[in-house]
Amino acid sequence: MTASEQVPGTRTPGTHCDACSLHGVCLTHDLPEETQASLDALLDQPRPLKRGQALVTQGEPFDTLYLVRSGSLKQVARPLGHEAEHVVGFYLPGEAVGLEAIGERTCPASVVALETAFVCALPYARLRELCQHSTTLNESLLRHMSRELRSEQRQLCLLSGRTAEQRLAGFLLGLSERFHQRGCSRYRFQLAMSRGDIGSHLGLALETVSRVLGRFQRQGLVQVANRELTLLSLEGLHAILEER
Amino acid sequence: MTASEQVPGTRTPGTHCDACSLHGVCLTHDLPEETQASLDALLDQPRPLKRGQALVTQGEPFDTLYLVRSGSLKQVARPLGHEAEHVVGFYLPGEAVGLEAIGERTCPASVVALETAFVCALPYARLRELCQHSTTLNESLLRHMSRELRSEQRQLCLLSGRTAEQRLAGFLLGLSERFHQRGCSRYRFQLAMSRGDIGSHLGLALETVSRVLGRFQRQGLVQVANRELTLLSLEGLHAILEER
DNA sequence: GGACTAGGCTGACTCGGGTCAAGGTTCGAT
DNA sequence: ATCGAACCTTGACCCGAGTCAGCCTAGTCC
Repeated sequence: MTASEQVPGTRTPGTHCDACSLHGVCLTHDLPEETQASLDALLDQPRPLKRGQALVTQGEPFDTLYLVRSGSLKQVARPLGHEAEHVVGFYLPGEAVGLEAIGERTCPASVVALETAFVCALPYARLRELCQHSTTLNESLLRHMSRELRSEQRQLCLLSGRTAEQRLAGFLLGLSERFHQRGCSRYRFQLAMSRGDIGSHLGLALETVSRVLGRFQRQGLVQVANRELTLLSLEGLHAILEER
Repeated sequence: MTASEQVPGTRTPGTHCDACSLHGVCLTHDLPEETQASLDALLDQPRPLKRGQALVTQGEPFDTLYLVRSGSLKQVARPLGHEAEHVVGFYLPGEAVGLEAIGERTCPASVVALETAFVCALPYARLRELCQHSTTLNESLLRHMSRELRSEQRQLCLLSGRTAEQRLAGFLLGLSERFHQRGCSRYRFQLAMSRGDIGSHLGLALETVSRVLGRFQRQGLVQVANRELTLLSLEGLHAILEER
């Protein structure tokens, strides 16, 4: 996919938050005009990333958050003393990269672009200053983190004691919901990540991901053509998720 | 165990933060004296909970955070349309309950005492007010959330594609570290949770937990007597965790 | 003290999903 | 158009861990 077709937020670099189509989901949403403007001044030109390019690297010191403007990225951790990588999660437009690094001031995982992407850099020290002057921004940041925490917990539930089919159904439904919140179709979207990425994220072998997707297709639940995915029956997927 | 033997923080109700032994790990750590005092005024008498008693119930509206003073609790989610419960995590003294509820203003999971416990209630609306006047408190809250986010991500890595032995080794080492941070022994502590709770948390059947603990014991890695656990070889457990 | 209950241990059996291996497809680079 | 690399699919095999069942132990309530 080209990001501009699939995903809102792709604008010529240099434009301002109030003109960004991600207004509804982004951290910068719903701020008083003045704060909005200060925040805007903080954000430079959205920075372009090519597919495979790292935005942050595991272990490096943390000093800036990023807001995804367009495209998508994956967070990849290499647990110490382990050569296998684990895909912790995926970032879509409007999501904030780096929240988990604030506490320790070093990045626990790398973040890599899955396709051409634009991100807005938000120096953390200056964000904090701004937060002092804007309760709303502060609150927005807390809410963002809280929601992320919650979604990680949901992910934990999904991994724990669920079958491959349930995990994949849950994953697809989650993606669908996230795309929907961003104004894209809930039924049809591109998978920017490989089968291997999905597998790693769900604790499955990539072969299993492939097989289960095939099974879902045969059951008429989805339609897959390469990375283009169409969900034919949300109810069917929900039923699988809640089975047993 | 009785909480007062194992875990610091158990004090007669009514005492103040600056006298609490959890000073080093709690949200209230490291604040300027004035903020400390205001926060202190917010916290009533620590509230007692009996084993099995719910502190918060899934679905109820969120309005207050809790700081664990002594004892331990578990967070239990019942994913919609699923009768099986999932233990999302455990809370030890100094940890904050409810951070994941801030964003949506409703509690995504129940929190239940594993043993007699005391918690300090912290009305969220008033905490926010305080945050407006104290950058340090604000920062502390953000850092707390960020760390929790990070630890959830670590948990995700632990669940994804790891064997039962690796999961349990990781779990025990994590607990050990947390107890250590709280001034307890890193080598010997009580498991306040049942085998079933551990299993649910790690995505394992309780029988598997039991078997693996037995195996660890036979290998001389740990010593288990009921719920009293002694770690005999941290290196051995680390080796298992990093295997492969 | 006795009985009831929750929690824990162990064995036997089964099966989901991992691993290995062998093609097939897509896409970008030359 | 051709080549190569990365990615995907499918099959065969096997093992780790779930399930079921039985029994044991500790703690609690009469």
